[in-house]
Amino acid sequence: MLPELPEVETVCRGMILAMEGDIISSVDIRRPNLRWPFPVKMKERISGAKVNSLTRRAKYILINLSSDETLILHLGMSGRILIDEKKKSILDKGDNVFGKHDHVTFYMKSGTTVTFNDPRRFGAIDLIETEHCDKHWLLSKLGPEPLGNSMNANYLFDALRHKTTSIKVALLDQKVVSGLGNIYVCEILFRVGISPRRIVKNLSMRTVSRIVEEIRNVLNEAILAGGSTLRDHRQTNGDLGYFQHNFSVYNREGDRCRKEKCSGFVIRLVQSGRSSFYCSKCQK
DNA sequence: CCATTAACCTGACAGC
DNA sequence: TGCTGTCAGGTTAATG
Repeated sequence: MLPELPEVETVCRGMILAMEGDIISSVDIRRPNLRWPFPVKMKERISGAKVNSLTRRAKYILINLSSDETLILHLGMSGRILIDEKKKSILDKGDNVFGKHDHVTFYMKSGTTVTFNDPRRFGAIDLIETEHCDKHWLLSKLGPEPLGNSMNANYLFDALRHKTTSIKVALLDQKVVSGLGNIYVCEILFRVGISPRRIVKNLSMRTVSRIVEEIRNVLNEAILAGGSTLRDHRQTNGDLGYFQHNFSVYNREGDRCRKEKCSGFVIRLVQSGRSSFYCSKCQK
């Protein structure tokens, strides 16, 4: 399970089933930090609180607690949420069921365990007064949600009109649009039929409209695919989510272009240290 | 302002 | 088998 927006959305839906309305009876914290140190007295501040609601902002998971604080989770590059009802009973017998990278476990009153697993530890956990959540340093500079109403052709055209960066880099910039990652930006540009190298200030309103349209299409399709694998919350495990079999260009360097009647091949180029995959024949 | 690079980490995989 | 090098879905900080 690797976290771009559709995957985070799917994880959120699983976590809602596992946590919303329930009480966090206890928390195990098995290391002092992920990307940054965990919030001070995290265990004490969370334990006993009820999960009032659970939402997503860009790639952040926001858990609103009855204590008027909100737990902010980010999965980084390799974070997963493992939800398991069986662990509790095994644990009661004294066996350790937790793996090397199971860093934090929330024990729900219902008996469900929710574990944050993250091998690379680029993930993050923070806790802030719900009232000030929008002003949190990780959230305050985020651009609009790509699936929200404020993300439209007029907004994006304005956001891009003075920039000299490439469209690939601009769409990955979380201040322009929040929540897009490397895979889906490659897929979006393939569908629009433009090169990842195109300089954004030269794009026509027509092209920007197409980009907005395909952002919506690609993300919605991926969320739908993820949702269909989410039969019940126990499915929020390592196999949930990623939809690689459907990629048109991502990770297909050297392979034939999948656009109808196109005889091109997928090539890879590096932009700002990230791989871009595209067809040089049908993406101009 | 913009663009690129390094950094944070571990694991998977290719090639020798 | 094991070593080495490369690469990875994200984001920030530093540098040019």
